[in-house]
Amino acid sequence: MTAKASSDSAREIPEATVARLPVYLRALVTLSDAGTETCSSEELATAAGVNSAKLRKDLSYLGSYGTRGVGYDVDYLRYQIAREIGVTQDWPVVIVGIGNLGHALANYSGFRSRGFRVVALLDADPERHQEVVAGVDVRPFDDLEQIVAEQGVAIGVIATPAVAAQDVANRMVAAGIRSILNFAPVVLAVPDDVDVRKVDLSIELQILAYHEQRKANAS
Amino acid sequence: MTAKASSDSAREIPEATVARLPVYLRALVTLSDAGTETCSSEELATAAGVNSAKLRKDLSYLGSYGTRGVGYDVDYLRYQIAREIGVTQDWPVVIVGIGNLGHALANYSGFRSRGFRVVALLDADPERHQEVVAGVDVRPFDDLEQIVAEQGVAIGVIATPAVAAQDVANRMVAAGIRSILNFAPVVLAVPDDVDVRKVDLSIELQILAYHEQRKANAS
DNA sequence: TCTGGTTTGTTCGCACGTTCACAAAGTGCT
DNA sequence: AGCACTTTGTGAACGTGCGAACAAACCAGA
Ligand SMILES: NC(=O)c1ccc[n+]([C@@H]2O[C@H](COP(=O)([O-])OP(=O)(O)OC[C@H]3O[C@@H](n4cnc5c(N)ncnc54)[C@H](O)[C@@H]3O)[C@@H](O)[C@H]2O)c1
Ligand SMILES: NC(=O)c1ccc[n+]([C@@H]2O[C@H](COP(=O)([O-])OP(=O)(O)OC[C@H]3O[C@@H](n4cnc5c(N)ncnc54)[C@H](O)[C@@H]3O)[C@@H](O)[C@H]2O)c1
Repeated sequence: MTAKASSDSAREIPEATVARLPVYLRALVTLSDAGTETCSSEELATAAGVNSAKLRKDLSYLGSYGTRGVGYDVDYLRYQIAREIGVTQDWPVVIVGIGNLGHALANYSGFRSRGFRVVALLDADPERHQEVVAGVDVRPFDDLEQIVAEQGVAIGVIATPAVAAQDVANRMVAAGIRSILNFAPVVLAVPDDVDVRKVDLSIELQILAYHEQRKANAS
Repeated sequence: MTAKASSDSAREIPEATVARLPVYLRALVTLSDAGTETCSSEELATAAGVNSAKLRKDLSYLGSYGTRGVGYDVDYLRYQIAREIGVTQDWPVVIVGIGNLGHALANYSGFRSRGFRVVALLDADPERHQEVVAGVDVRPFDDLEQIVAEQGVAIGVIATPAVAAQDVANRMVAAGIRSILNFAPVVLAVPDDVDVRKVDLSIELQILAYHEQRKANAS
C-alpha cells in the first residue's frame, strides 16, 4: 500500500476543518432530534455558528453529500460526518486523577452519546479506591497497563495535579495510548506519534480578561 | 481621545498571540518559582511548547523587554505579560449551574492565583441553595443582576445543561456581563460586543478520535 | 420540454499566522 | 578598545485559512 488512499476517505482534511466537524455533527443531531429531515447550508451554518461558505467548503472535503437546489439530508450527512470523525463506534477511554474534575468527567453522561465509553477510573491515592463513580470503580493507577491492553484503550484523560501529569503521560504512552486529553496546566512532552490536546480553563479566562480590559480601556 | 493610543499598550495584538500569552505567563511563573532569574527565548519557548521564533515575535508585540546576548528577566517579563493580559488585579467571576462541573470549578483553587475570584455561585434549583462550596454559598439564579451590579462582575461562567444555556447567557448579557465562558454544548447567540469562549470536552475527544482513526488506518 | 428559482461545490483573491534567517545589539575576555 | 560570541527583534517568504462570488446542478411548475 502506497502513501495515499488507504481507504475511500484518505483525502487530507485541514486541521481547522477537523475541529469544526464535531460542531456540525452536534448541530445535525439537534436538528435530527427536532424532526428536521433536510437543511440548507445556510441553516446548518447558523446552527453551528459559522459562515455558510465555510461550512460548504468544509463539507466538500468529505465528499459531495448535498443536493443542489435542495440542501443536505440531515441523517445522511450526520452519519457521514460521524463516520469521518470515527465515532460510529464507541472509543474506550480511561480517566486518570479522580479528584474534583475527574469526578465531574466520570459523572458526565454526554460522552457516551458522542462516541466514548469510560472503561476505567484510575487514581494513585489508595483512599479513592473504595469509591464507585457513575457505576465504575476507582482503581489503582498501576492497573493502567493491564486495562489499556485488555480493553484496547487508545484515548487517555489526565485530570491529576500538574506535578503528576508528565509522569502519567509517560506511563500512558508506554502503555500504548496515543491520544491524550490533558486538563493539567502543564505542557506535556510526548513522542511525535502521540496527540495531545489540552484544556486549560485559566487560559480561557485570561483570554477573556485581555479582551475585557481592552473594552474597558476603549472608553 | 481618538481611535488609537488610549494608553501605552494600544498596539493591536494578533488573536493567535493573545491565546499564547497565558501559556508564556504560566511558564514564567514556573521558572520564577524554581528560582530562575533569567531565561533565553529558546528556554522559554521549550517550556511553553512553541517555536522560539514565534515566541520572540509574540513578545515583540508587547514591546522590547529582552536584552540581546542575555535573554529575558523572568520576573520583569512575567509582570509585563500579566499587565498586558490584565491579570495584575483579580477579576470577579460568577459561575452559573452548580452541578457536577460547577462544583469542580468552584472548588478549583487555581483560578485565584491566576487573576480570578469567584464571587458567586448561582443555581436555579432551590435544593442547591442549602449548599456552601469552597466557602461560597450557592444562591438563587435570580440574584444575578444584583450580584453583577454590586460586585462589578464582568466575566460569567455557564455550567448549566445545554437547554438552559442560552437563557442564562441572555440574562448575563442583560445584567451587563460582556465576557462568557461556556461549557454547555450549544452555540450561544450574543451581541457583537460580548465575547464568548466555549469549552467542549466532547469536541476535544472527537478531534482526538479523528486522528486516532487515521493512525489506525495508516497500517 | 423549457423556464425560473434555489442551493451546492469550487475558484480566486486576500488576510492572517508561522518559520527562516540575519542584522543589530548586547556581554565578557584579552 | 577590540574581538569573539550570544541572543534578541524583525523583514521577508511561505503556507494555511477565510469569505465573496459564481457557474453548475437540481427541483418544480407550466
Ligand atoms: N477542578 C477544576 O475545575 C479545574 C479547573 C482547571 C484546571 N484543573 C486542573 O485539573 C487537574 C485536576 O484538578 P482537580 O481539582 O480535580 O484536582 P484534585 O486535587 O481534586 O484531584 C487530583 C486527583 O489526582 C490524583 N493523583 C495525584 N497524583 C496522581 C498520580 N500520579 N497518578 C494518578 N492520580 C494521581 C489525586 O489522588 C486526586 O484524586 C489539576 O491539574 C488542575 O490544575 C482543574
Ligand atoms: N460534567 C462534565 O464533566 C461535563 C463535561 C462536558 C460538558 N459538560 C457540560 O457542562 C454542563 C454542566 O454539566 P454538569 O455535569 O455539571 O450538569 P449537572 O446537571 O450536574 O448540573 C447542571 C446544574 O445547572 C443547574 N441549572 C439548570 N438550569 C439552570 C438555570 N436555568 N439557571 C441556573 N442553573 C440551572 C441545575 O440545577 C444543576 O445544578 C452541561 O451543559 C454539560 O453538557 C459537563
